[in-house]
Amino acid sequence: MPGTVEPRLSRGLRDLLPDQMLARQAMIDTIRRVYELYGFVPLSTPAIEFLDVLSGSAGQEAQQSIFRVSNPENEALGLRFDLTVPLARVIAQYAELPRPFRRYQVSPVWRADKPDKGRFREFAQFDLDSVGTVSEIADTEILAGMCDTLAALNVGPHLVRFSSRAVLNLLLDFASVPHSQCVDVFRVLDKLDKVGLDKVSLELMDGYKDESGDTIRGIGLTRDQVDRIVRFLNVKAERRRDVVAQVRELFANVPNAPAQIDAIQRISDHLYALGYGDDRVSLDLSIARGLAYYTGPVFEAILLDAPQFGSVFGGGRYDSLVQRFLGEAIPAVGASIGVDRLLAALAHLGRIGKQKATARVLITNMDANLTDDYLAMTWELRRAGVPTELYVGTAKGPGKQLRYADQYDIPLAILYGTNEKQQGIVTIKDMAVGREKAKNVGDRSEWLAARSGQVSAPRAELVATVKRLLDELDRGI
RNA sequence: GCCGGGGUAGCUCAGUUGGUUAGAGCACCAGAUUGUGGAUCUGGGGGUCGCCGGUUCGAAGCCGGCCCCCGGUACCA
Repeated sequence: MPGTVEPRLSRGLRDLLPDQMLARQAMIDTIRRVYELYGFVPLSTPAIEFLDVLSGSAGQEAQQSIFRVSNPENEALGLRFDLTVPLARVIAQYAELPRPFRRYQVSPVWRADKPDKGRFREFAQFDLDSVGTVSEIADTEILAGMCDTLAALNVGPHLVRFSSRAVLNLLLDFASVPHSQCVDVFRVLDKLDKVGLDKVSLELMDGYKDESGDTIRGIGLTRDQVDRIVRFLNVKAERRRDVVAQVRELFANVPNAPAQIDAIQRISDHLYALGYGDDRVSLDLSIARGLAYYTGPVFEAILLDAPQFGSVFGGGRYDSLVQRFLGEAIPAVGASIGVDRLLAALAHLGRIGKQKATARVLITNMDANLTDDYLAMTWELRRAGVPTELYVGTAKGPGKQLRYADQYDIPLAILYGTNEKQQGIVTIKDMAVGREKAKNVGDRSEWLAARSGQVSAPRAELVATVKRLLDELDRGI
């Protein structure tokens, strides 16, 4: 039809329909409860920041994935690509905030990257950070918070791992690699999970040609340097304390090694003491994380049944990010949960709730003369705290209206016509009973006559009866 | 960004040497059934055949360019 606009979205952007929003809100509520249990406080910052505020910490390539924004004043603006940089700005801008400042923030961020599985151009992150403390207790509680959050979300088998940029910097000394190459080396190490040790070794040296004929450029280390890196990568153990012992031995002759290794050992010991054993948090020193600004411990979590979605929860210590704004270094540590990536992974695994409606009761509208009764019943239930929808569509009979309740998975429907009114009762229908019964009924009249799952209650006892039935449904009776 | 595959109804797809008015299943809407959801039957709405240009009497199908999607790869602060 000419003159109409095609409804569509730019790539990487999505609508979240009600069933998706309900699952998402449930997830966010759960995460918030854990973060608040830990005593973190909420923060909100604008989606739009000055470009120099955003891009200072990132490399040149990074700027390409920033969405630019225009305003009437023609200022250089962009959409935030994470929540950490705005946090650093807030810390620098509000000197009066008591420190440590321990905040959580759930907000959308934007990256103009190529969309991929579980990867969008607009997506929400849910961050928690402690700013203004060098204490390893802060690192410990971020890791513990990650464990508790994932457990509360019921995501299935998962693994929280941590490592240390400080220890990886020791590795550079151990392998005689100049620190100027740290970004390249860590970037390649970050692929270990994905491509394996052999390809990582090749890429650290002269590169290779992969199956598709693509050339992977190497970073030019020598065989001897790579051998030493591989010895480090082979430091592996089920138990964190064994990993610590092994790396201590390997780095026996590296200057400053004992202090850095002591630091990760203390975090590990705190976790042991709190009951976060080797089954919940592992120490995997090969984890580098892509971000350049990490300075100490780094963390990440993956879902064991959906590893292709990558890290769903990641973070680390970044002791110099605020320096850019303030001139003064303020230590900080935090982690970020990828709400949308995690939701995509859980949807893939069939682990998200299937709730479609908020209403638990639908009052059907069968007789225009009884409108006042329907209104009264609706508000009685609402005032009693029962989420209730009054059918406001045009369908006359109950058939279409019950179908509506069925489509939205509203568990109870109220039927009230002149029959009920004369008898002073209401009919309350349990939708699930009929749905179950329909599987074994072939004949329609039989199906209709069954009046499945219906009970009558005195009109005066509507609220009490509905509450009792919902309670029974919730308890699976 | 690079390599490969693809784009026809809301979804999954069929549609050959280029030839009437482009189809099916599912989904949706209505009726059979005006006080009862499912199944069944009948009917209905819905298409710029990804976009632009070219070849041709004639293009969903051929040619060129572009866009987008999927898989792999690279990047991911």
